[in-house]
Amino acid sequence: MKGQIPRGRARVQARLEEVYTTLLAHHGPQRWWPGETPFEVMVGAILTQNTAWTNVERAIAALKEADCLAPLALVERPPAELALLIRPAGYFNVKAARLQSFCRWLLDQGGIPALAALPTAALRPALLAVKGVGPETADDILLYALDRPVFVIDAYTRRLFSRLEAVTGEEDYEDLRAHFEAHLPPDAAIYGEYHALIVRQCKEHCTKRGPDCAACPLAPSCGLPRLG
DNA sequence: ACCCAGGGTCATA
DNA sequence: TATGACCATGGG
Repeated sequence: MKGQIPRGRARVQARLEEVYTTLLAHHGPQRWWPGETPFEVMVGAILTQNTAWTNVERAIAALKEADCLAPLALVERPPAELALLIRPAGYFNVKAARLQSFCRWLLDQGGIPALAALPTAALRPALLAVKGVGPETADDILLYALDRPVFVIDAYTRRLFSRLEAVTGEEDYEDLRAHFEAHLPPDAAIYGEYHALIVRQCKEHCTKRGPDCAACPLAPSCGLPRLG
């Protein structure tokens, strides 16, 4: 056992909570998701797919300006017009179709209040069945719009924890999600803060261009040699 | 000019 | 199951 990385359940739990505590202390509460209503959060989750949030903000502002930030208004707007409105968010033709397929599903379900009555175990597969809603988008919606204790996995999560040598980063999405959820208390408020902190941390330190470890709060416990 | 960004779908082997 | 092409804008 000498030299082995401890992989016991208690050790993993302690490690994940240590990282959370450290990030929270260093960056402060992030108060995600940016958005005034649950529906706006859902729209943002689709628009931010592989896209910088600043571009999403413009698209959402344009939707508001056009009185188009509502399920019915979105499905009734001609796809070409909708694409024009959300143009700054990129992939506008694809995302226009995705917003509309999602809103059709939402209306068919009976709106957000009806979703609130469904258990996560039923809701998640239903979301994943919507064209344009993949695992991360579904989990963004479940966590940040519907307050469900679902841990969101994204490229930042893989990058940070692989750098901490807690995961390889190549794991299947569901395997990673299960891993985090199995070692953290099922608390939506904590999951929401954690994911936001991971994003903040990666933007400031674990960048893709090159890690900036100079003032990284995790540097002392990071598995890799300090860079920068 | 190139790389990156809070992914997902579809075709192909 | 696992790659690759494709979608497209805006900032560094």
